[in-house]
Amino acid sequence: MATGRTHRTATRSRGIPEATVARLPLYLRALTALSERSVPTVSSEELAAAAGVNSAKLRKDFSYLGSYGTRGVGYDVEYLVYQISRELGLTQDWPVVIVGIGNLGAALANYGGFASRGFRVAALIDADPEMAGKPVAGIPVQHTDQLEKIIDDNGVSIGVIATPAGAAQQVCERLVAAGVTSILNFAPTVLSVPDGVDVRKVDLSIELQILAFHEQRKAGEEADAQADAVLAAEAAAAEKAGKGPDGDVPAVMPA
Amino acid sequence: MATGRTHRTATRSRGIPEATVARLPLYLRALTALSERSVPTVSSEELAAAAGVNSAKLRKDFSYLGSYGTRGVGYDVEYLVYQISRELGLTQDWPVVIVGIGNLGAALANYGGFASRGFRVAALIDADPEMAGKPVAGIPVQHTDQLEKIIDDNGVSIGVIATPAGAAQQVCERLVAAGVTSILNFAPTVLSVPDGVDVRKVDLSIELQILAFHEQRKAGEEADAQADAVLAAEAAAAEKAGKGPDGDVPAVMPA
DNA sequence: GTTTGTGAAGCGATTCACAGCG
DNA sequence: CGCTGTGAATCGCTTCACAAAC
Repeated sequence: MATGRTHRTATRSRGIPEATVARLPLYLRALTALSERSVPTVSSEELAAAAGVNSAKLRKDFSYLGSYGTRGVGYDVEYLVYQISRELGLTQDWPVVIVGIGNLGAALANYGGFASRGFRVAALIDADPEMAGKPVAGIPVQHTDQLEKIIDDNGVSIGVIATPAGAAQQVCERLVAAGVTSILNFAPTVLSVPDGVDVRKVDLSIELQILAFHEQRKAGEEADAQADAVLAAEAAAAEKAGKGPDGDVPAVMPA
Repeated sequence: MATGRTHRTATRSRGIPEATVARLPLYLRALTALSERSVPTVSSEELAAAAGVNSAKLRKDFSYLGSYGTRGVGYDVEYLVYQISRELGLTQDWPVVIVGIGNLGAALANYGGFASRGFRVAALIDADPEMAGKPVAGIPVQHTDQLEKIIDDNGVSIGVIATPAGAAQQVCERLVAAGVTSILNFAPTVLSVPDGVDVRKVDLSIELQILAFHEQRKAGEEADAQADAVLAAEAAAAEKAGKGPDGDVPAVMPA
Protein backbone atom coordinates (compact mmCIF):
# COMPACT_ATOMS: atom_id res chain seq x y z
CA MET A 1 0.00 0.00 0.00
CA ALA A 2 0.98 3.64 -0.10
CA THR A 3 2.28 3.72 3.41
CA GLY A 4 4.66 0.84 3.92
CA ARG A 5 7.80 1.46 6.00
CA THR A 6 8.64 4.98 6.98
CA HIS A 7 10.81 6.00 4.02
CA ARG A 8 13.53 3.91 2.48
CA THR A 9 12.02 3.29 -0.97
CA ALA A 10 12.06 6.88 -2.15
CA THR A 11 12.68 5.71 -5.71
CA ARG A 12 9.05 5.25 -6.58
CA SER A 13 6.34 7.39 -5.17
CA ARG A 14 2.82 6.12 -5.15
CA GLY A 15 3.90 3.54 -7.73
CA ILE A 16 4.81 6.14 -10.34
CA PRO A 17 8.42 5.85 -11.55
CA GLU A 18 10.53 8.93 -11.02
CA ALA A 19 11.34 9.11 -14.73
CA THR A 20 7.64 9.25 -15.48
CA VAL A 21 7.03 12.00 -12.93
CA ALA A 22 9.75 14.05 -14.60
CA ARG A 23 7.94 13.80 -17.92
CA LEU A 24 4.44 14.63 -16.70
CA PRO A 25 5.11 18.40 -16.80
CA LEU A 26 6.21 17.98 -20.40
CA TYR A 27 2.99 16.26 -21.35
CA LEU A 28 1.03 18.84 -19.42
CA ARG A 29 2.64 21.67 -21.32
CA ALA A 30 1.91 20.04 -24.67
CA LEU A 31 -1.67 19.30 -23.63
CA THR A 32 -2.21 22.85 -22.44
CA ALA A 33 -1.12 24.12 -25.85
CA LEU A 34 -3.60 21.74 -27.52
CA SER A 35 -6.29 22.80 -25.12
CA GLU A 36 -5.74 26.45 -26.02
CA ARG A 37 -6.21 25.51 -29.65
CA SER A 38 -9.44 23.75 -28.62
CA VAL A 39 -8.23 20.38 -29.85
CA PRO A 40 -10.61 17.86 -28.28
CA THR A 41 -8.64 14.61 -28.51
CA VAL A 42 -5.11 13.54 -29.28
CA SER A 43 -3.43 10.23 -30.05
CA SER A 44 -0.38 8.98 -28.20
CA GLU A 45 1.58 9.42 -31.41
CA GLU A 46 0.65 13.09 -31.83
CA LEU A 47 1.08 13.99 -28.20
CA ALA A 48 4.38 12.19 -28.00
CA ALA A 49 5.67 14.18 -30.97
CA ALA A 50 4.55 17.42 -29.33
CA ALA A 51 6.27 16.50 -26.09
CA GLY A 52 9.42 15.24 -27.78
CA VAL A 53 9.25 11.64 -26.56
CA ASN A 54 8.34 8.36 -28.20
CA SER A 55 4.78 7.13 -28.16
CA ALA A 56 5.39 3.82 -26.41
CA LYS A 57 7.00 5.63 -23.52
CA LEU A 58 4.12 8.07 -23.32
CA ARG A 59 1.54 5.30 -23.23
CA LYS A 60 3.50 3.45 -20.56
CA ASP A 61 3.75 6.66 -18.55
CA PHE A 62 0.01 7.24 -18.75
CA SER A 63 -0.68 3.66 -17.83
CA TYR A 64 0.77 4.40 -14.39
CA LEU A 65 -1.87 7.06 -13.88
CA GLY A 66 -4.76 4.90 -14.99
CA SER A 67 -6.65 4.09 -18.16
CA TYR A 68 -7.52 7.53 -19.36
CA GLY A 69 -7.53 6.89 -23.11
CA THR A 70 -10.04 5.42 -25.52
CA ARG A 71 -8.83 2.67 -27.84
CA GLY A 72 -9.21 3.55 -31.47
CA VAL A 73 -9.58 7.24 -30.58
CA GLY A 74 -6.91 8.63 -28.28
CA TYR A 75 -6.99 10.82 -25.18
CA ASP A 76 -9.45 13.53 -24.24
CA VAL A 77 -7.28 16.63 -23.92
CA GLU A 78 -9.18 18.43 -21.16
CA TYR A 79 -9.58 15.31 -19.11
CA LEU A 80 -5.90 14.49 -19.33
CA VAL A 81 -4.92 18.05 -18.41
CA TYR A 82 -7.00 17.70 -15.29
CA GLN A 83 -5.71 14.25 -14.38
CA ILE A 84 -2.06 15.18 -14.80
CA SER A 85 -2.52 18.47 -12.95
CA ARG A 86 -4.09 16.61 -10.11
CA GLU A 87 -1.38 13.99 -10.08
CA LEU A 88 1.31 16.68 -9.95
CA GLY A 89 -0.48 18.51 -7.19
CA LEU A 90 -1.10 21.59 -9.31
CA THR A 91 -4.75 21.87 -8.40
CA GLN A 92 -3.60 23.51 -5.23
CA ASP A 93 -1.63 26.68 -4.64
CA TRP A 94 2.04 26.39 -3.70
CA PRO A 95 3.56 29.40 -2.01
CA VAL A 96 7.27 29.65 -2.81
CA VAL A 97 10.05 31.81 -1.42
CA ILE A 98 13.09 32.84 -3.40
CA VAL A 99 16.22 33.42 -1.36
CA GLY A 100 19.03 35.44 -2.91
CA ILE A 101 17.80 38.29 -5.07
CA GLY A 102 20.78 38.88 -7.32
CA ASN A 103 20.58 38.78 -11.08
CA LEU A 104 19.29 35.26 -11.15
CA GLY A 105 16.92 35.60 -8.23
CA ALA A 106 15.41 38.71 -9.78
CA ALA A 107 15.03 36.91 -13.11
CA LEU A 108 13.26 34.06 -11.33
CA ALA A 109 10.97 36.48 -9.53
CA ASN A 110 10.04 38.00 -12.86
CA TYR A 111 9.61 34.64 -14.56
CA GLY A 112 6.00 34.25 -15.59
CA GLY A 113 6.13 30.48 -15.70
CA PHE A 114 5.85 30.27 -11.94
CA ALA A 115 2.54 31.97 -11.47
CA SER A 116 0.96 30.21 -14.43
CA ARG A 117 1.07 26.81 -12.76
CA GLY A 118 -0.13 27.11 -9.22
CA PHE A 119 3.13 28.51 -7.90
CA ARG A 120 2.91 31.83 -6.11
CA VAL A 121 5.97 33.81 -5.11
CA ALA A 122 5.12 34.42 -1.48
CA ALA A 123 8.28 36.35 -0.66
CA LEU A 124 11.71 37.42 -1.84
CA ILE A 125 14.50 37.22 0.69
CA ASP A 126 18.01 38.65 0.58
CA ALA A 127 20.84 39.07 3.04
CA ASP A 128 21.74 42.55 1.82
CA PRO A 129 20.10 45.16 4.13
CA GLU A 130 20.20 47.66 1.25
CA MET A 131 17.82 45.46 -0.73
CA ALA A 132 15.23 45.38 2.04
CA GLY A 133 12.02 47.08 1.00
CA LYS A 134 13.08 47.49 -2.61
CA PRO A 135 10.44 45.95 -4.87
CA VAL A 136 11.48 43.31 -7.40
CA ALA A 137 8.80 42.11 -9.79
CA GLY A 138 6.37 44.07 -7.68
CA ILE A 139 7.27 42.22 -4.49
CA PRO A 140 9.26 43.95 -1.75
CA VAL A 141 12.47 42.19 -0.81
CA GLN A 142 12.68 41.18 2.84
CA HIS A 143 15.74 40.68 4.94
CA THR A 144 17.02 37.23 5.84
CA ASP A 145 16.22 37.94 9.48
CA GLN A 146 12.57 37.44 8.61
CA LEU A 147 13.10 34.08 6.92
CA GLU A 148 11.63 31.86 9.60
CA LYS A 149 8.66 34.12 10.16
CA ILE A 150 7.92 34.35 6.43
CA ILE A 151 8.02 30.59 5.98
CA ASP A 152 5.77 30.09 8.95
CA ASP A 153 3.26 32.85 8.20
CA ASN A 154 2.80 31.75 4.61
CA GLY A 155 2.91 28.01 5.11
CA VAL A 156 5.76 27.74 2.61
CA SER A 157 7.01 24.26 1.87
CA ILE A 158 8.99 24.97 -1.32
CA GLY A 159 12.08 27.18 -1.33
CA VAL A 160 14.27 28.37 -4.18
CA ILE A 161 17.91 29.08 -3.41
CA ALA A 162 19.60 31.57 -5.74
CA THR A 163 22.33 32.76 -3.40
CA PRO A 164 26.08 32.53 -3.99
CA ALA A 165 27.48 29.07 -3.40
CA GLY A 166 29.00 30.02 -0.07
CA ALA A 167 25.68 30.94 1.50
CA ALA A 168 23.59 28.11 0.09
CA GLN A 169 24.08 25.42 2.71
CA GLN A 170 23.36 27.78 5.57
CA VAL A 171 20.25 29.15 3.87
CA CYS A 172 19.18 25.61 3.15
CA GLU A 173 19.48 24.64 6.80
CA ARG A 174 17.42 27.62 7.90
CA LEU A 175 14.75 26.86 5.32
CA VAL A 176 14.54 23.25 6.40
CA ALA A 177 14.50 24.13 10.08
CA ALA A 178 11.65 26.53 9.38
CA GLY A 179 9.61 23.82 7.70
CA VAL A 180 10.55 23.80 4.01
CA THR A 181 10.67 20.25 2.64
CA SER A 182 11.39 20.86 -1.05
CA ILE A 183 14.25 22.93 -2.40
CA LEU A 184 15.18 24.06 -5.86
CA ASN A 185 18.87 24.91 -5.77
CA PHE A 186 20.56 27.19 -8.29
CA ALA A 187 23.73 27.61 -6.28
CA PRO A 188 26.64 25.52 -7.56
CA THR A 189 27.01 23.46 -4.39
CA VAL A 190 25.95 20.09 -3.11
CA LEU A 191 23.35 20.66 -0.43
CA SER A 192 23.06 18.18 2.36
CA VAL A 193 19.61 17.82 3.80
CA PRO A 194 17.89 15.46 6.24
CA ASP A 195 15.78 12.56 5.00
CA GLY A 196 12.39 13.58 3.79
CA VAL A 197 13.60 16.79 2.17
CA ASP A 198 13.74 16.83 -1.62
CA VAL A 199 16.37 18.82 -3.45
CA ARG A 200 16.51 19.45 -7.17
CA LYS A 201 19.37 21.38 -8.62
CA VAL A 202 19.85 23.47 -11.71
CA ASP A 203 23.41 24.27 -12.64
CA LEU A 204 23.98 26.30 -15.75
CA SER A 205 27.68 25.69 -15.81
CA ILE A 206 27.23 21.92 -15.61
CA GLU A 207 24.87 21.94 -18.57
CA LEU A 208 27.39 23.85 -20.64
CA GLN A 209 30.15 21.47 -19.65
CA ILE A 210 28.10 18.51 -20.81
CA LEU A 211 27.52 20.25 -24.12
CA ALA A 212 31.23 20.98 -24.41
CA PHE A 213 31.98 17.30 -23.97
CA HIS A 214 29.73 16.36 -26.85
CA GLU A 215 30.97 19.26 -28.91
CA GLN A 216 34.52 18.07 -28.47
CA ARG A 217 33.50 14.57 -29.39
CA LYS A 218 31.97 15.82 -32.62
CA ALA A 219 35.22 17.52 -33.53
CA GLY A 220 37.03 14.29 -32.69
CA GLU A 221 34.70 12.22 -34.83
CA GLU A 222 35.65 14.14 -37.91
CA ALA A 223 39.21 13.14 -37.18
CA ASP A 224 38.02 9.59 -36.47
CA ALA A 225 36.40 9.41 -39.88
CA GLN A 226 39.82 9.88 -41.35
CA ALA A 227 41.29 7.40 -38.90
CA ASP A 228 38.58 4.92 -39.85
CA ALA A 229 39.63 5.15 -43.46
CA VAL A 230 43.16 4.29 -42.41
CA LEU A 231 41.96 1.40 -40.25
CA ALA A 232 39.82 0.10 -43.08
CA ALA A 233 42.84 0.10 -45.33
CA GLU A 234 44.85 -1.68 -42.66
CA ALA A 235 42.09 -4.24 -42.16
CA ALA A 236 42.03 -4.93 -45.86
CA ALA A 237 45.76 -5.41 -45.82
CA ALA A 238 45.51 -7.65 -42.75
CA GLU A 239 42.84 -9.77 -44.41
CA LYS A 240 45.15 -10.41 -47.27
CA ALA A 241 47.72 -11.52 -44.72
CA GLY A 242 45.20 -14.09 -43.40
CA LYS A 243 44.30 -12.27 -40.19
CA GLY A 244 40.67 -11.82 -39.11
CA PRO A 245 39.19 -8.32 -38.91
CA ASP A 246 38.02 -8.79 -35.32
CA GLY A 247 41.45 -9.36 -33.94
CA ASP A 248 42.30 -5.88 -32.81
CA VAL A 249 40.80 -3.07 -30.89
CA PRO A 250 40.00 0.34 -32.39
CA ALA A 251 42.70 2.88 -31.73
CA VAL A 252 40.32 5.13 -29.84
CA MET A 253 39.84 2.61 -27.04
CA PRO A 254 41.76 3.34 -23.82
CA ALA A 255 44.51 0.99 -22.77
CA MET B 1 18.18 13.92 -22.79
CA ALA B 2 20.14 14.88 -25.82
CA THR B 3 19.04 14.04 -29.31
CA GLY B 4 20.49 11.43 -31.63
CA ARG B 5 18.34 9.27 -33.81
CA THR B 6 19.82 7.85 -36.98
CA HIS B 7 23.19 7.81 -35.23
CA ARG B 8 22.04 4.68 -33.40
CA THR B 9 24.85 4.31 -30.90
CA ALA B 10 24.62 7.89 -29.72
CA THR B 11 23.94 6.61 -26.22
CA ARG B 12 27.59 6.23 -25.38
CA SER B 13 30.16 8.63 -26.62
CA ARG B 14 33.69 7.40 -26.86
CA GLY B 15 32.70 4.59 -24.51
CA ILE B 16 31.79 6.94 -21.66
CA PRO B 17 28.19 6.48 -20.46
CA GLU B 18 26.04 9.57 -20.65
CA ALA B 19 25.26 9.34 -16.94
CA THR B 20 28.96 9.46 -16.20
CA VAL B 21 29.52 12.47 -18.43
CA ALA B 22 26.77 14.29 -16.55
CA ARG B 23 28.62 13.70 -13.28
CA LEU B 24 32.09 14.70 -14.40
CA PRO B 25 31.38 18.42 -13.91
CA LEU B 26 30.30 17.60 -10.37
CA TYR B 27 33.56 15.83 -9.62
CA LEU B 28 35.46 18.63 -11.26
CA ARG B 29 33.82 21.21 -9.05
CA ALA B 30 34.60 19.23 -5.90
CA LEU B 31 38.18 18.68 -7.05
CA THR B 32 38.66 22.35 -7.83
CA ALA B 33 37.57 23.20 -4.30
CA LEU B 34 40.10 20.69 -2.92
CA SER B 35 42.76 22.06 -5.21
CA GLU B 36 42.16 25.57 -3.89
CA ARG B 37 42.70 24.25 -0.39
CA SER B 38 45.92 22.67 -1.63
CA VAL B 39 44.77 19.17 -0.78
CA PRO B 40 47.18 16.88 -2.62
CA THR B 41 45.26 13.60 -2.77
CA VAL B 42 41.75 12.41 -2.11
CA SER B 43 40.14 8.99 -1.70
CA SER B 44 37.10 7.92 -3.67
CA GLU B 45 35.16 7.96 -0.43
CA GLU B 46 36.03 11.57 0.41
CA LEU B 47 35.55 12.87 -3.09
CA ALA B 48 32.26 11.04 -3.47
CA ALA B 49 30.99 12.66 -0.29
CA ALA B 50 32.02 16.10 -1.55
CA ALA B 51 30.28 15.50 -4.87
CA GLY B 52 27.17 14.01 -3.32
CA VAL B 53 27.40 10.56 -4.91
CA ASN B 54 28.38 7.15 -3.65
CA SER B 55 31.95 6.00 -3.88
CA ALA B 56 31.39 2.89 -5.97
CA LYS B 57 29.73 4.99 -8.61
CA LEU B 58 32.55 7.46 -8.59
CA ARG B 59 35.18 4.77 -8.99
CA LYS B 60 33.22 3.21 -11.83
CA ASP B 61 32.92 6.60 -13.46
CA PHE B 62 36.64 7.23 -13.23
CA SER B 63 37.38 3.77 -14.54
CA TYR B 64 35.90 4.85 -17.88
CA LEU B 65 38.49 7.59 -18.12
CA GLY B 66 41.42 5.36 -17.26
CA SER B 67 43.35 4.24 -14.20
CA TYR B 68 44.18 7.55 -12.63
CA GLY B 69 44.23 6.51 -8.97
CA THR B 70 46.78 4.83 -6.73
CA ARG B 71 45.60 1.87 -4.71
CA GLY B 72 45.97 2.33 -1.02
CA VAL B 73 46.32 6.08 -1.52
CA GLY B 74 43.62 7.67 -3.64
CA TYR B 75 43.65 10.17 -6.48
CA ASP B 76 46.05 13.02 -7.13
CA VAL B 77 43.84 16.10 -7.08
CA GLU B 78 45.70 18.21 -9.64
CA TYR B 79 46.12 15.35 -12.02
CA LEU B 80 42.44 14.45 -11.88
CA VAL B 81 41.42 18.06 -12.39
CA TYR B 82 43.48 18.08 -15.55
CA GLN B 83 42.23 14.74 -16.82
CA ILE B 84 38.57 15.56 -16.28
CA SER B 85 38.97 19.04 -17.75
CA ARG B 86 40.57 17.53 -20.80
CA GLU B 87 37.87 14.88 -21.10
CA LEU B 88 35.17 17.51 -20.90
CA GLY B 89 36.91 19.66 -23.46
CA LEU B 90 37.51 22.49 -21.02
CA THR B 91 41.15 22.92 -21.90
CA GLN B 92 39.97 24.87 -24.88
CA ASP B 93 38.00 28.07 -25.09
CA TRP B 94 34.32 27.84 -26.05
CA PRO B 95 32.77 31.01 -27.38
CA VAL B 96 29.07 31.12 -26.55
CA VAL B 97 26.25 33.39 -27.69
CA ILE B 98 23.21 34.17 -25.60
CA VAL B 99 20.07 34.94 -27.57
CA GLY B 100 17.24 36.71 -25.78
CA ILE B 101 18.46 39.33 -23.32
CA GLY B 102 15.46 39.64 -21.02
CA ASN B 103 15.68 39.13 -17.29
CA LEU B 104 17.01 35.63 -17.62
CA GLY B 105 19.36 36.33 -20.51
CA ALA B 106 20.84 39.26 -18.61
CA ALA B 107 21.24 37.10 -15.50
CA LEU B 108 23.05 34.48 -17.58
CA ALA B 109 25.30 37.14 -19.10
CA ASN B 110 26.22 38.26 -15.60
CA TYR B 111 26.68 34.74 -14.31
CA GLY B 112 30.29 34.28 -13.31
CA GLY B 113 30.22 30.51 -13.64
CA PHE B 114 30.48 30.70 -17.40
CA ALA B 115 33.77 32.52 -17.68
CA SER B 116 35.36 30.47 -14.95
CA ARG B 117 35.30 27.27 -16.99
CA GLY B 118 36.50 27.98 -20.47
CA PHE B 119 33.22 29.48 -21.64
CA ARG B 120 33.40 32.97 -23.04
CA VAL B 121 30.32 35.02 -23.81
CA ALA B 122 31.16 36.05 -27.36
CA ALA B 123 27.97 38.01 -27.94
CA LEU B 124 24.53 38.91 -26.63
CA ILE B 125 21.74 38.96 -29.18
CA ASP B 126 18.23 40.32 -28.89
CA ALA B 127 15.38 40.98 -31.30
CA ASP B 128 14.46 44.29 -29.70
CA PRO B 129 16.05 47.16 -31.68
CA GLU B 130 15.93 49.32 -28.55
CA MET B 131 18.34 46.94 -26.83
CA ALA B 132 20.93 47.19 -29.57
CA GLY B 133 24.12 48.80 -28.38
CA LYS B 134 23.08 48.79 -24.73
CA PRO B 135 25.73 47.05 -22.66
CA VAL B 136 24.71 44.13 -20.45
CA ALA B 137 27.39 42.72 -18.20
CA GLY B 138 29.80 44.94 -20.09
CA ILE B 139 28.93 43.43 -23.46
CA PRO B 140 26.93 45.44 -25.99
CA VAL B 141 23.72 43.74 -27.12
CA GLN B 142 23.53 43.16 -30.86
CA HIS B 143 20.45 42.84 -33.00
CA THR B 144 19.22 39.50 -34.29
CA ASP B 145 20.00 40.62 -37.82
CA GLN B 146 23.64 40.08 -37.02
CA LEU B 147 23.16 36.53 -35.71
CA GLU B 148 24.65 34.63 -38.62
CA LYS B 149 27.58 36.99 -38.93
CA ILE B 150 28.34 36.80 -35.21
CA ILE B 151 28.30 33.01 -35.19
CA ASP B 152 30.53 32.88 -38.19
CA ASP B 153 33.01 35.55 -37.14
CA ASN B 154 33.50 34.07 -33.70
CA GLY B 155 33.39 30.40 -34.62
CA VAL B 156 30.59 29.84 -32.15
CA SER B 157 29.35 26.27 -31.80
CA ILE B 158 27.37 26.61 -28.55
CA GLY B 159 24.27 28.77 -28.28
CA VAL B 160 22.08 29.62 -25.32
CA ILE B 161 18.43 30.37 -26.00
CA ALA B 162 16.70 32.56 -23.40
CA THR B 163 13.96 33.98 -25.60
CA PRO B 164 10.23 33.65 -25.04
CA ALA B 165 8.86 30.24 -26.01
CA GLY B 166 7.32 31.54 -29.21
CA ALA B 167 10.61 32.68 -30.67
CA ALA B 168 12.75 29.74 -29.58
CA GLN B 169 12.29 27.34 -32.49
CA GLN B 170 12.97 30.01 -35.07
CA VAL B 171 16.08 31.22 -33.24
CA CYS B 172 17.17 27.63 -32.92
CA GLU B 173 16.90 27.08 -36.64
CA ARG B 174 18.91 30.17 -37.40
CA LEU B 175 21.59 29.17 -34.92
CA VAL B 176 21.84 25.70 -36.40
CA ALA B 177 21.86 26.98 -39.98
CA ALA B 178 24.68 29.32 -39.00
CA GLY B 179 26.74 26.44 -37.65
CA VAL B 180 25.83 26.01 -33.99
CA THR B 181 25.74 22.34 -33.00
CA SER B 182 25.02 22.52 -29.27
CA ILE B 183 22.14 24.39 -27.69
CA LEU B 184 21.21 25.12 -24.13
CA ASN B 185 17.51 25.93 -24.12
CA PHE B 186 15.82 27.91 -21.37
CA ALA B 187 12.62 28.52 -23.31
CA PRO B 188 9.75 26.26 -22.28
CA THR B 189 9.39 24.55 -25.66
CA VAL B 190 10.50 21.35 -27.30
CA LEU B 191 13.08 22.26 -29.89
CA SER B 192 13.40 20.10 -32.95
CA VAL B 193 16.84 19.95 -34.43
CA PRO B 194 18.58 17.91 -37.11
CA ASP B 195 20.72 14.92 -36.21
CA GLY B 196 24.10 15.83 -34.91
CA VAL B 197 22.86 18.81 -32.93
CA ASP B 198 22.72 18.41 -29.15
CA VAL B 199 20.06 20.15 -27.10
CA ARG B 200 19.92 20.37 -23.35
CA LYS B 201 17.05 22.09 -21.67
CA VAL B 202 16.57 23.85 -18.38
CA ASP B 203 13.00 24.46 -17.38
CA LEU B 204 12.39 26.13 -14.04
CA SER B 205 8.70 25.45 -14.10
CA ILE B 206 9.21 21.74 -14.71
CA GLU B 207 11.56 21.46 -11.75
CA LEU B 208 9.00 23.09 -9.50
CA GLN B 209 6.27 20.79 -10.74
CA ILE B 210 8.37 17.76 -9.91
CA LEU B 211 8.91 19.14 -6.43
CA ALA B 212 5.20 19.79 -6.09
CA PHE B 213 4.49 16.17 -6.92
CA HIS B 214 6.74 14.94 -4.14
CA GLU B 215 5.47 17.61 -1.81
CA GLN B 216 1.91 16.45 -2.38
CA ARG B 217 2.93 12.89 -1.81
CA LYS B 218 4.47 13.84 1.54
CA ALA B 219 1.25 15.54 2.56
CA GLY B 220 -0.62 12.44 1.47
CA GLU B 221 1.60 10.25 3.58
CA GLU B 222 0.80 12.24 6.67
CA ALA B 223 -2.86 11.75 5.84
CA ASP B 224 -2.12 8.07 5.32
CA ALA B 225 -0.55 7.89 8.73
CA GLN B 226 -3.76 9.28 10.18
CA ALA B 227 -5.80 7.01 7.94
CA ASP B 228 -3.73 4.11 9.18
CA ALA B 229 -4.55 5.04 12.73
CA VAL B 230 -8.22 5.18 11.84
CA LEU B 231 -7.98 1.89 9.95
CA ALA B 232 -6.21 0.33 12.89
CA ALA B 233 -8.96 1.51 15.18
CA GLU B 234 -11.59 0.26 12.75
CA ALA B 235 -9.80 -3.02 12.41
CA ALA B 236 -9.79 -3.39 16.15
CA ALA B 237 -13.49 -2.56 16.25
CA ALA B 238 -14.18 -4.86 13.29
CA GLU B 239 -12.32 -7.65 14.95
CA LYS B 240 -14.60 -7.32 17.91
CA ALA B 241 -17.55 -7.42 15.50
CA GLY B 242 -16.07 -10.50 13.81
CA LYS B 243 -15.32 -8.73 10.51
CA GLY B 244 -11.97 -9.02 8.68
CA PRO B 245 -9.66 -5.97 8.47
CA ASP B 246 -9.28 -6.06 4.66
CA GLY B 247 -12.79 -4.97 3.86
CA ASP B 248 -12.32 -1.40 2.78
CA VAL B 249 -10.02 0.80 0.78
CA PRO B 250 -8.38 4.02 2.03
CA ALA B 251 -10.26 7.13 0.97
CA VAL B 252 -7.25 8.52 -0.88
CA MET B 253 -7.24 5.69 -3.41
CA PRO B 254 -8.74 6.43 -6.84
CA ALA B 255 -11.98 4.76 -7.81
C1' DG C 1 47.03 -2.39 6.47
C1' DT C 2 44.29 0.80 2.79
C1' DT C 3 42.05 1.91 -1.43
C1' DT C 4 41.45 1.24 -6.31
C1' DG C 5 39.46 -0.99 -10.38
C1' DT C 6 36.13 -4.12 -12.10
C1' DG C 7 33.46 -8.48 -13.17
C1' DA C 8 28.91 -9.79 -11.93
C1' DA C 9 24.46 -9.19 -9.97
C1' DG C 10 20.60 -6.27 -9.38
C1' DC C 11 17.32 -2.94 -10.74
C1' DG C 12 14.82 0.52 -13.05
C1' DA C 13 13.61 2.44 -17.43
C1' DT C 14 12.88 1.91 -22.34
C1' DT C 15 11.35 -0.40 -26.20
C1' DC C 16 9.09 -4.01 -28.57
C1' DA C 17 5.18 -6.16 -30.20
C1' DC C 18 0.70 -7.58 -29.82
C1' DA C 19 -3.61 -8.71 -27.39
C1' DG C 20 -7.71 -6.29 -26.29
C1' DC C 21 -11.07 -2.92 -26.93
C1' DG C 22 -13.80 0.58 -29.18
C1' DC D 1 -9.80 -1.34 -38.99
C1' DG D 2 -7.04 2.16 -35.35
C1' DC D 3 -5.19 3.02 -31.10
C1' DT D 4 -4.54 1.99 -26.31
C1' DG D 5 -2.65 -0.64 -22.59
C1' DT D 6 0.75 -3.89 -21.19
C1' DG D 7 3.49 -8.30 -20.60
C1' DA D 8 8.07 -9.52 -22.04
C1' DA D 9 12.56 -8.50 -23.82
C1' DT D 10 16.20 -5.39 -23.67
C1' DC D 11 19.19 -1.91 -22.38
C1' DG D 12 21.92 0.90 -19.39
C1' DC D 13 23.06 2.33 -14.92
C1' DT D 14 23.96 1.34 -10.13
C1' DT D 15 25.55 -1.39 -6.54
C1' DC D 16 27.95 -5.17 -4.63
C1' DA D 17 31.89 -7.45 -3.34
C1' DC D 18 36.46 -8.73 -3.82
C1' DA D 19 40.96 -9.53 -6.17
C1' DA D 20 44.84 -6.74 -7.31
C1' DA D 21 48.03 -3.17 -6.23
C1' DC D 22 50.33 -0.20 -3.27
